[in-house]
Formats: sequence, C-alpha cells, structure tokens
Amino acid sequence: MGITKTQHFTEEQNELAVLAKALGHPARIAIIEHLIKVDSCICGDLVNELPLAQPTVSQHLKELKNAGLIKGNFEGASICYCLNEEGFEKIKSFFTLINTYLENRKDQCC
Amino acid sequence: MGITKTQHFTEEQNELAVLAKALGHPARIAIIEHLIKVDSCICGDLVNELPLAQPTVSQHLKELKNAGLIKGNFEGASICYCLNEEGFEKIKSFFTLINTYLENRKDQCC
DNA sequence: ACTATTAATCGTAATATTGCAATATAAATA
DNA sequence: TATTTATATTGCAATATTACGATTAATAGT
Repeated sequence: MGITKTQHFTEEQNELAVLAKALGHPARIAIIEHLIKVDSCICGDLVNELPLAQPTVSQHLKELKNAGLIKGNFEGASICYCLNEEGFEKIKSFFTLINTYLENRKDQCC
Repeated sequence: MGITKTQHFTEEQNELAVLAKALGHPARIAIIEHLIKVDSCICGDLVNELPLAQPTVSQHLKELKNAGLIKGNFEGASICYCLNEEGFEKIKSFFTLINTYLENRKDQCC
C-alpha cells in the first residue's frame, strides 16, 4: 500500500520518523554536510556541488525545509539556506536516549 | 525515476542515508523504543505491541537488521532482537559533528 | 510422526519517492 | 521594460516502499 499507518503511532514517533526520513537520502546528507562546511549560509551553488539537476536539488531542499532541518532566506535574487537548530534538537534527544541505554547495557543477548 | 544516484555520493554519505532511512518510519522508531524499554531482547511480541500485521513487522525488522541497527538471535522457536551498537555508532559521529557546529555557530543568517 | 507456535518469504495492490525536462515565477540589472 | 539570473513548480516515467493475506520453514511439545 505504500501508505504509512501514521495515526496508529504517537506524535513523537511520527515526528522522529519524518526527521530521519528527510536525512534518508545521500543528496540530503550531502546538502547538510555542505551547509556545515561553508558555514556561512549558501544558496544555489548546491546545484554545482551536487550531481543532480536543479529541479531535483530544489526538491531535496524543500523536503529538508518541510522536515524542519534547514531554513531558507531570500537574499536578493537568490535564496540562502542554513541549518535549522530546532529540527536537530529533536533528533538529539532521541539519540541521547539511545546512547545512554547502550552505554549502560550490561547483558548483550545478541 | 525513484532510483537514487548512489554512485555519485561518497560511501559515508550513502551509509548515513541508509541508516537514517531505516529510522524513517514510525513503526521502526517504535521498534527501537520498545527494544530499549524492555531492555532484555524481545522477539515477536513486537507484533502485539505494534498496530501492524506479522509480515509487516517482520519486514520492518529485516530493514532495521539490514541497516545494522538491530541484531537477531535464535532462541528456541522464536527470535530475539536487540539493538546493534555498531549502527548507532556511525550515526553518533555524524550528529556529534552537527552539534559541535551548531553550538559554535555565531552568525545565523536565517 | 503430528500439531502448535513462531517468524520469514512470496505475491500483489496501493501509494510514495526520485529525477529531470519544460515551464513558471520573481528579483536584479541593463 | 526587456533580459538575465536564480529558484520553484508541474508533469511524468521509473522505481521503491508499505501493508497484508497466503504460504512456507523451522522448532517445540505431545
């Protein structure tokens, strides 16, 4: 069916899934990494950085923006993107939970 | 085309994307959370926990296993699953990078 | 051996994602 | 205002994902 049974899960679970899903494509990982590398917010030269056509990059940016992982600002004719702290905060607490668990885990059955 | 241009990205980017993608579904988030909660490794009563049919749960478990986020062990007739530390280690370093960047970021343009 | 029990696999329908050419929009500049 | 530049949107083809019924495989207990 290709359709996720969203209603049956908690809001937190759905939120986390949306965030993770947004990071679930190498192009979007590359975008995040590039935004970190150039530090100052960078606009459409991502198209030059990535091995993808402009509409495709635009679409990936949209997904990252929708998920709350990046923000975009108009800067003259172009648009300037940068990381959105909020989105990453939400992921952070999930991984903190996991790391704490893994560090304290004693008996590994598997 | 629905097909990702994997060859054009680095191995690290593809690896991260695979891990993130595996977490990009609320059922799989729920599975991870449940495995943490019950600590001792739990097998097919995940089917009871989740609002999904047994084959669907089995499929989600397979994806988590393929991504390297969980491990499975035979335990009599049933199978015992638990978190695979390795997979989470890889994600961890990525988020450490991001967090370090976000904490030191001075000028937020967006 | 027979029968539950547990979990994986197969087949398939419904839907989502990926990618791009073509086109549209919007601001900057001549 | 016409043109260039920068980005978004549309439409569509190829492929992937999600979900589950039916079936299979494998072990446990009788």
